[in-house]
Amino acid sequence: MVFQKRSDHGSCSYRAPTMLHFPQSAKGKRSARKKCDDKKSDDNSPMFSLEAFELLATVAGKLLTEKESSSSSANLTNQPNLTVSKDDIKQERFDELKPLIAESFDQVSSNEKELIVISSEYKGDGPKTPPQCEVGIVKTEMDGSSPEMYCLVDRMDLDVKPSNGLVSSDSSAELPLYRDCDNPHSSSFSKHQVGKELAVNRDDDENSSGCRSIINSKAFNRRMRKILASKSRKVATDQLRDREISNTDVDSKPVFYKKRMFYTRQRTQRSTFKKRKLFKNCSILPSHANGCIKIEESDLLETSHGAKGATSSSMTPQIPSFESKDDHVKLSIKSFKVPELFIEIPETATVGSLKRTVMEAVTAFLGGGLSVGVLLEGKKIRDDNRTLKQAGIAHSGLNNLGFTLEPNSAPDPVELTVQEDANFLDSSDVTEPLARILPDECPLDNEASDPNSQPLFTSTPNCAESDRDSIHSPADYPSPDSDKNSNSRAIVPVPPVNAEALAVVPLRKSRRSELAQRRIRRPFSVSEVEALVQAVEKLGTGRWRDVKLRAFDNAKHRTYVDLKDKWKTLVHTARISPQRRRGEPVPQELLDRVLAAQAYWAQQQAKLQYKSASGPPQLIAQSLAEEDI
DNA sequence: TTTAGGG
DNA sequence: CCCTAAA
Repeated sequence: MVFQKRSDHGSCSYRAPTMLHFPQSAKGKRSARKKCDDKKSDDNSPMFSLEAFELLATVAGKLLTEKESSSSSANLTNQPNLTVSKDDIKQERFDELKPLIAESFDQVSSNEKELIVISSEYKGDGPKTPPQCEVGIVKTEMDGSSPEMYCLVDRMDLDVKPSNGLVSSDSSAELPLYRDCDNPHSSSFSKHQVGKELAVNRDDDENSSGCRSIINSKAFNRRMRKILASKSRKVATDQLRDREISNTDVDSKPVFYKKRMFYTRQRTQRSTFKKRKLFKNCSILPSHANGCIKIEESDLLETSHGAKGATSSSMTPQIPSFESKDDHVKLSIKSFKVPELFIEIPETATVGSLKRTVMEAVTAFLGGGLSVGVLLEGKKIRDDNRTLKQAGIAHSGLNNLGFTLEPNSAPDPVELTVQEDANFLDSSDVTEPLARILPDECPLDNEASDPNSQPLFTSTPNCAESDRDSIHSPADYPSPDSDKNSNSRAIVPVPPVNAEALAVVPLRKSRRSELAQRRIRRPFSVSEVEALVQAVEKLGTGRWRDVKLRAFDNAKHRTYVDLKDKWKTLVHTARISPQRRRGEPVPQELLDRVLAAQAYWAQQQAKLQYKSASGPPQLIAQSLAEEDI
């Protein structure tokens, strides 16, 4: 199954290979599906089996189950199981079943302003040939103006294992979400389109290019339940258990605990790159479809441009761009590509839990901070110091310009302010020379500073950045090791938990949202470092509040803790070899001063301790005076 | 709140 | 940067 998420800002794809497990059937192996632009070589083989369709119906049933159990806990019984059997399918043309299933989906989510989409591609030539099927959940706004919030795509690239309920898809069969490139309607869902889409569905079915149908009518719901007889006891059992648990507070508590663990793990994974590397390429597969969620973050660059092929070609954002008459480059970013998330979840988990899992994964991922990568003709532009012109963006590259969102694990935040000019790319060019030109006493962030209040700084106010970047940081960090970054993966094991229990975790805003949002990373500029060094030289290493007041009083985003931390890293940076340093290079001269100041104040502290421990108190001042030459 | 350190 | 024990 391929789960893909789209939003206005980006799109993720989620794969859940263990949800389905179909061995090879007599019909032969279905290879990975083709992409939409791959029409030439369309074969006419069925895209999925009847059993796969049964699974689809099961999903529909679970969706319905979830909705109903959450909305009417009192009505615990006689809920029809929306499971369609093989026989059912044989009886029914898919065209008839499709609206039924769609209706059930819609029934599930209509109250939540979600639009359920079932689309199909008839790649076979017979009406009974099960079409390739997509099941989509599209979350719409109230007014339906901004659809495509969610999309769950089910590539029924499946074979059959009738014996048990475990089914698995070919994990490699990852496919673009919207292959219906030639169907302009499909890119925008709204309730208004429902009828039309449905109406043209038949015709489009004959079109191998694929189509999308949106069914909104509720008239079939009752019939759906009738037809989709309760073949699968499993669903019924799950359903029953879901409800029981949902009414049992005791059972839900462990879930909360485990959820917390999930978040904890997320945070750990997010902030500890070393740990993440340990998990790299490591798959924690759920033992018998029970146990963990694996989230794989990979650079989409690799996915869409690398050797692995254009798995997400259809997701590539269109970036209408043009050159204006002046030397400014104007471009609008329609959407970002975001790294891929990889999720595994037990087959017994409910769709609801899957939704939450995905949401949590995305939330955690986004909360971890994202960087922006700039792609030009598929190649990543790593040199942030190049101008747009130098990079070739200003001219021919406009049509081939792309942006990606990447994990922020590596210190190469390429935060773009792609607005009206290219100054953001020059920020580092500006900052550094500026810092050198300015006198030592140059204070930072002092647009509103009063020189009198900062006796240390005697001249040249306003030398460097300030809070002007409260939103945008200067993109002045090269990305020396973004390769690591691009391959970074996060695996988030989750303690084994009953899927049923997981499913009844109350809908709740992500725990992350309750926690304070992590502040955005704002690398210290050279001039800031200089100011810090300056202040520490004067005040010492134990008076961070004073340092803050003196040198960063106008930089609201720099707390004294930040300054202390920065000093710590500066000392570390100064002690390691230049080759190991990352980020915007700090002038060696500054680093030397860091070491000198650090040594000096460490000595002072040692002497102070020595004096206070041994010498008479009244001698301290004297001895300090002696040393304070 | 500020320091000091580990995470 | 975050989190927090201590001061």
